[in-house]
Amino acid sequence: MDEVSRLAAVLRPVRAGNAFEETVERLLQVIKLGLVAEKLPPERELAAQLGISRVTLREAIRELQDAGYLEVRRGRYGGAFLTYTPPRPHRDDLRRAVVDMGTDDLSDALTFRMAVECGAAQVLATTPLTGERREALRERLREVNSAGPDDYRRLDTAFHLAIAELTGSALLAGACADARLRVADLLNAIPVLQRNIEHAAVQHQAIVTAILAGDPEGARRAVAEHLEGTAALLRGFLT
Amino acid sequence: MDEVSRLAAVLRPVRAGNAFEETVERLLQVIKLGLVAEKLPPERELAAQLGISRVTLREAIRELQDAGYLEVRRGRYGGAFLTYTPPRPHRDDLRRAVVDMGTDDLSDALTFRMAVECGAAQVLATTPLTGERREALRERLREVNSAGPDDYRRLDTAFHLAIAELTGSALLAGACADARLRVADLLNAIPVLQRNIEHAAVQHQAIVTAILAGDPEGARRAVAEHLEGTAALLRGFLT
DNA sequence: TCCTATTGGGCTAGTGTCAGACCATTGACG
DNA sequence: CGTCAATGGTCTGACACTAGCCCAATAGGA
Repeated sequence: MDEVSRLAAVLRPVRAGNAFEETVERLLQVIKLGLVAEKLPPERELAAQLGISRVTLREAIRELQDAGYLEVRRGRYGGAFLTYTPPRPHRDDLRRAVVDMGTDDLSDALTFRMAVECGAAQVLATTPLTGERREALRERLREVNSAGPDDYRRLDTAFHLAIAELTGSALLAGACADARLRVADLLNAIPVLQRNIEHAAVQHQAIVTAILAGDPEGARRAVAEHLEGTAALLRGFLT
Repeated sequence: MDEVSRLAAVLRPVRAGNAFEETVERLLQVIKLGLVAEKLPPERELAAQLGISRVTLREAIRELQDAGYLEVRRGRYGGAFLTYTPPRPHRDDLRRAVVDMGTDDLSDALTFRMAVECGAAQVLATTPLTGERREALRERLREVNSAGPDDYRRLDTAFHLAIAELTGSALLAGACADARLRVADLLNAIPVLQRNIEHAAVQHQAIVTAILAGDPEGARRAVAEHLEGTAALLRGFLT
């Protein structure tokens, strides 16, 4: 913990990679997390949102098209349509995903996720919520509870991100999205069992209850317990 | 909370600005936070750490030199020496800083900071700590407690960042550094009063005690209370 | 007193990225 | 059955950024 190590957190790379690579990564995450249902927004619009030129965006889309994630159609009512359906995980997919990621990165990501999601829940429980926002949270809960195995990951993600977004902090929402994205491949490799869904439903309910009751301690603890289950499972593969 | 708003957290700009601007920002933060004592690392080394070319780095350094933050000397044992001494805040500096930042950004930054710092403390309290790490945390506490008004902000920052860094998560450390940086200008505009230092010392002690005791609830609450004081002061200027 | 390692200063050729304009295609709708 | 608006496809000129190289200055040590 000398001067050098303290600097490491700030003197990190200014940019993660070139614009093209980062764009591919982003789009892949949007697709894998199921944040878009049918097709991507029009190129001009998407490029503006991502703060890049259309040329760069198109290179990224081309890459994803070649990789089989998208099918691009021209003309009015055209666009980049999703052709990706999350594969049913096989045995050993999870082990491979964990190994691919690397021990340090996995540990880092899990720690980060635990911190930001617990923090978000705590903050949200401290915030006075309008009736509209309370209802939005309940609605996300209902959705994930009524999800079938195919939709489960997507709606689970939406539920967790909703907590961060309802705090009204774009930075916090971004951090939670980032954390989730970093473990997305791992989560997708975990088979969705009915038993797990039911267990998660109880925990989700506890989180919402604590938040709506304005109980930051309870909200924090409920999220921690919820995430610890997954984290322990994944860490088990590190041995 | 429809599809569009859920996308907003992920479909944000891929890069914040051009490399030059981001670099100036980073260096300014390193300087203002007092993370380097005397001079910046050599250009070649620094450029590598920041992941940019020397040309771009030099433009940024040039900018900071013109603004009076640095003095660059050539030759062996040369380098970019710091000439910045944090100004004693005047009345109305704080109000101006708050207004400059804007209501939404301030609220966003404060929320973000609350979430990530509480999350980091909670995680650290959950982690089994080696004797070395426990000692490092105590050492940071001692340093900030023995700080004079001139060194206080710098050592206070070091203390808070140490909590995140000790979790071992680079992502979390980065997020906390980012959060701190976003409110740095505001904190620097708050006069450092002996009374406040003493009050903060009690809270810092409570944070460390809870972490070392392995009490995530207590650590989280102690950090929340500590940050709430500053946050309330700043929010007060929003009227 | 000179040598040399270390550091900033500067140049160039090549690549990445951008803004903006214009073209090509498509499907709904009058 | 033609029109037209929305969308992807392509091109160009400009600028940002990079890697790599060599020069210039400086201070300590032989």
